[in-house]
Amino acid sequence: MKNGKVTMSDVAKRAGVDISTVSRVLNSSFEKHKYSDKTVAKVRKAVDKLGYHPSLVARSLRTGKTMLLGMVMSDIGNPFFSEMAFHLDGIMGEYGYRLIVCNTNEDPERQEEHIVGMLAHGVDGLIVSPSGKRGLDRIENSDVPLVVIDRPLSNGFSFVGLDNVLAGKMVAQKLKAHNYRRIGVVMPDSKEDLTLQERLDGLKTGLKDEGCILSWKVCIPPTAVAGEESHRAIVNKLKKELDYPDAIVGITNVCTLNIISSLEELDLVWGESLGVVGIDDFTAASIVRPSITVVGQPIKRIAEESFALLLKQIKEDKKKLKKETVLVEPVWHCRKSLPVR
Amino acid sequence: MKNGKVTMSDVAKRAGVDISTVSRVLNSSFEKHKYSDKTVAKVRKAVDKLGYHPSLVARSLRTGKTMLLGMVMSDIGNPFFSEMAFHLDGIMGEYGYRLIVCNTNEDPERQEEHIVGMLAHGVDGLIVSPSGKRGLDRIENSDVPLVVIDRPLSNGFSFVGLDNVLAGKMVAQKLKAHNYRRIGVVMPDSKEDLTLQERLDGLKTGLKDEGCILSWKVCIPPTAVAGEESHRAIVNKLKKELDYPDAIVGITNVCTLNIISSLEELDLVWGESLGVVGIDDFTAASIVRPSITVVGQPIKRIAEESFALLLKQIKEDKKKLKKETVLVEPVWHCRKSLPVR
DNA sequence: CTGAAAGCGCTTACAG
DNA sequence: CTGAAAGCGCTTACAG
Repeated sequence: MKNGKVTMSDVAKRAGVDISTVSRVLNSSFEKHKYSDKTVAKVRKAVDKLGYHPSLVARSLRTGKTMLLGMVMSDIGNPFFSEMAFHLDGIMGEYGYRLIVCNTNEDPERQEEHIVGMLAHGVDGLIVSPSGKRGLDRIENSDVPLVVIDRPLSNGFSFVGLDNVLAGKMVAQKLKAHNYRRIGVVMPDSKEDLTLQERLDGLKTGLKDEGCILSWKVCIPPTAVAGEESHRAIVNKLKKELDYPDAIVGITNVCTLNIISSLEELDLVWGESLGVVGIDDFTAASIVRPSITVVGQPIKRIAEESFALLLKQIKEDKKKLKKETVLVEPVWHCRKSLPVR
Repeated sequence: MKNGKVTMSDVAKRAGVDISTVSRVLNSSFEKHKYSDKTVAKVRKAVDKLGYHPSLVARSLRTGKTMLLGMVMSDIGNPFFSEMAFHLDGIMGEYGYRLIVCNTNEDPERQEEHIVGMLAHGVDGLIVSPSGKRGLDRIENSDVPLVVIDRPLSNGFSFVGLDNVLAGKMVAQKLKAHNYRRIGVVMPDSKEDLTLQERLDGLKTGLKDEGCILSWKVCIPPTAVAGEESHRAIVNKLKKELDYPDAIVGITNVCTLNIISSLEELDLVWGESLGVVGIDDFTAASIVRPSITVVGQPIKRIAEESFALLLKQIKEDKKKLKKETVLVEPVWHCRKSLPVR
């Protein structure tokens, strides 16, 4: 009780019972221990009077569980991840888990540091949106449950993320349904990210099935944010083409952002003669006029599935249960940039 | 060593030394303990071979310090806070601290829960952007160092945030310098948030000093996001006025967002005959065309100052050191919506 | 230069 | 129905 910290033995002393009694009353371990109402009351009163809160670090040391689940995010500034964290936090809370998050900012070294840190702090499980695979092996060795989100890694970790092929197909179908035929696409120039390739593949085969054509494609640097260079590339392409496509598809939200800023620079209005549609939602999509139609990720679903997978691993504790992959269906956010023509 | 967890005594055994030796070698406590090179080498080798990582929960229990600093944010989806977390994370890392963040989503009850949780987990300090004062008393009672950011609370906690009066003044000065005279303002209708009042006060006195006039003011609901009702209010005001003001000021980023969407609805183009300027930056501000000029918060500065204040409290450990308030200067993001006329 | 021992604050068999 | 004791994995006086 010195220096403000009330401990369990302070409570025991005050209640005139053994410390183990306090512990059991507080944890309602009543299977084998039916304490008298009087004892329970004494303990509760002492707890209240003293304002006792158990030390989770002591408890963790004893039980080996911290009830802490870690989320290692690649980009805390991306609304996808912050919304994800928000939902995870809510869901986990119901199961008595607390979420702690850290941000690698797409830096693999930082990712490893943070993973090591989370492990050292004894998290009971980890959800990571990877930037490369550095540090992931640490988790494997430690036997701490792991689920990877957003970007699948070639190693077979449990994974939940968007069905990217389907997203591409859905875009193709919508394009056809709204009578767009000649399609342009903007995509990041990255071999690493299979996600992107899948989206493109889905789009291509979808387009073919629908009898549409991919009239051009421009690649932009795979940096996270909209940049001058990307901008240039698109503007140049647009200037060079004699006739514009019916619609332009952004493979990622950054691509779509670049598309609209390029169009603005050229004083082209989208949503009338020129359709725009993107994969992945973003804040500005609904703010910009005309607002942008996109297929997005069902973030809450992803959060739920991730937690479910993690919880299963925690409960089964045998690492023997095989890794699962959950692909979730994209959802349409139909706005103004792709009207029926 | 059973079940994958390598402990310090495993290392000691393998190195053939006492566990205390391992501890001291690892922590380089060499003031009084000059171990022989041979011993040090033995220990390090054992550590490597075994892949030992110290248990921070055990260490915390022993030392009473977790080296964990908590950030309780009111809105993880707000880029201001996520950027803040990003910078904090970086700065703290250099001092051996790890940041854990949680999100109250502007829910006071959740705020209290999260504060209790962070405290139970033994964080060494807390940075909170409050939604009301619920739970803050818990921190005070616990003697854990605290610094409040963003919104000052009437209780005298250490605080770092924007100099809001100055922000208002800076806007007034810029308006004058760019030859705008008749000014409209949009502001949230909230008595609670003194921040807002300060901004308005700064603007008003600034405007007076500069010989400009506040020609009208519209209040919108104090909800966090842009909404239909706010939109209506502004549109109606605009329709009713015979002649528009020279420029409209958004007191918060949400206000500014509402201003531009209202203007869009009325097919009014800002940045030409009608200036727009806001307090507080936001993502769309640079995406929308014409882009929006704002005075924003120097987020990194705020992160640095917050950490400095926290660290001081941690080091001095005497709660006797008085609460400090740090007000940081706003910074201009000059874009296209407020050209010189 | 190195070790033996106590203790941080809990939980949980084991006993009665 | 209740208690005494061991132990989770560390650090740190204390001793030598």
